Amino acid sequence: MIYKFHRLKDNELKRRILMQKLSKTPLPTCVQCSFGSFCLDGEAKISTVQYELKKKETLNISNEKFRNLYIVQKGALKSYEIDLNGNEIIHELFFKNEIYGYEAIYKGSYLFSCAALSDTVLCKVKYEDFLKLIQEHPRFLSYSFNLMSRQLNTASYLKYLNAQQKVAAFILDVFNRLLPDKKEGEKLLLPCSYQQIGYYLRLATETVSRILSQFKQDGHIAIHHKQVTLLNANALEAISKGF
Amino acid sequence: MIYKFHRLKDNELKRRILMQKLSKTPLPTCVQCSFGSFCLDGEAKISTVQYELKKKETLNISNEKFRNLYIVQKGALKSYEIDLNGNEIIHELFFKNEIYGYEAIYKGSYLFSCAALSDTVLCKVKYEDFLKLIQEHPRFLSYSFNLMSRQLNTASYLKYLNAQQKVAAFILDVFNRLLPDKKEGEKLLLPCSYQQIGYYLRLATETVSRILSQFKQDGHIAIHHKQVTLLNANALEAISKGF
DNA sequence: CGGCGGCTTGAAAGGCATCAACATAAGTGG
DNA sequence: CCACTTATGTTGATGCCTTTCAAGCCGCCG
Repeated sequence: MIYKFHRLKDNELKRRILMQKLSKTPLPTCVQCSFGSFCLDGEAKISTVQYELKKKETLNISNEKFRNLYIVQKGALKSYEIDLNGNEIIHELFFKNEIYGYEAIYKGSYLFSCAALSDTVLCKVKYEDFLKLIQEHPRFLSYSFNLMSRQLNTASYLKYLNAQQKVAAFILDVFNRLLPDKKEGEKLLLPCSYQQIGYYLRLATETVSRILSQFKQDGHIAIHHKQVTLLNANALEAISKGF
Repeated sequence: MIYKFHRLKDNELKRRILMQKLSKTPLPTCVQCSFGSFCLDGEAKISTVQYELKKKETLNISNEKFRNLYIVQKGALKSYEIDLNGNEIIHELFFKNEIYGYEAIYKGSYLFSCAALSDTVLCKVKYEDFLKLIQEHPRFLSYSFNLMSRQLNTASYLKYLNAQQKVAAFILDVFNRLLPDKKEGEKLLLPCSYQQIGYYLRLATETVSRILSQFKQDGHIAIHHKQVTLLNANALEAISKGF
């Protein structure tokens, strides 16, 4: 049995809460959620709250004390800050089944704000409950380490690649994370604008545009509005590795 | 009781093994080790092996299957690779009490090689034993998440800072990680050459030299050979944040 | 239909890398 | 312990990659 609580006037999020109280019929997002098999599983008495964030809505938890992890069940999140010069820095993107909050464990507080790149459903889990869940489900322990380990590798390429390599790596990364099964020939709607991609990759919008145009011209991708079709994953792979 | 095994002819490391068989008197490095309180604690039957790596010696585990975590008990490690153009990329540095191997969990194999920046003592722990240790010591669970969370934040500044900011952040980072208690006025021997710093920060050796010279000239640090004295941490902090 | 945000393309500026030459330190062997 | 060799650090000149600035285009939404 799962326990779902909500506060009608949630000061932290002030968002519509999807979950009905003490529901015994799991929501679709729970069934699909990679944590569902743990949450829905008999023993653990975990209180979770689901939130819906509309596109561009924010989770204002910057500087707040760390207490919860947020599982992305649908949509996409960015964690970001505005630096002293007023420029936006996107620190990380979080897609379906990825968890926001690990970075805050160490510091004890959330350092950055979060915003939804598209309509997004989040599941808030208390960190202490998360730990409890792990105690009760040994295989959840290694699953969690896997996720965290994955995040250690995510976007490490931003540290050492040049503009062209970054964009190639980004395209491949997005395809891998959003469509883990299929690859070549697959269509994908870019999760954010070129400007946002630039903030993430630390490139000017113009640079992102120029490079994507070139990839299109070279036949590595097809791109129309934000619909990207991966035509030649190997070529992008090669580019991202420096030929 | 702790169980310490070793294979006299270790094909993986071929290094001198410090640990005597089934020792009941813990080694000095174990007593100081941040994991000592768990390892040395009664119940857990953990097999660990200690290795000594001389400066510049490598842990050749690139492409090997992931099985072990390595706790740095003394010295410093770098994980690195040589890219297609023959340039070295340092992915991460690991100092005392930090753990090498988390990144490999997700991939199932070690992607990079490791080398000692100075004479280093490592403690090898089987991942499965590590998980077992966590099951038996609940407080070890949150401790491990803390370490991993810390690593998520480590060196994230390499993604978005310019040369001057990177060097300032690096100096502060090294002081924080090697001398967590004291700060200003403290001396520290840089753990590696300017070239290595450059490989890590993705800057040319010349750039590192120029910027450090400038910091010295501005009175933010004193530096002689590789002895760095932190004179004005606030100034460096400000520089790293872009004034 | 008009306005606005997002994308595109060109020209100029700037930051950092590269190349080169030299200085100094560290390591090696006699 | 010295002489030699090699590695590491310093400083200046030049060039390239990416940013910045500017202007125009396109698609979307009210």
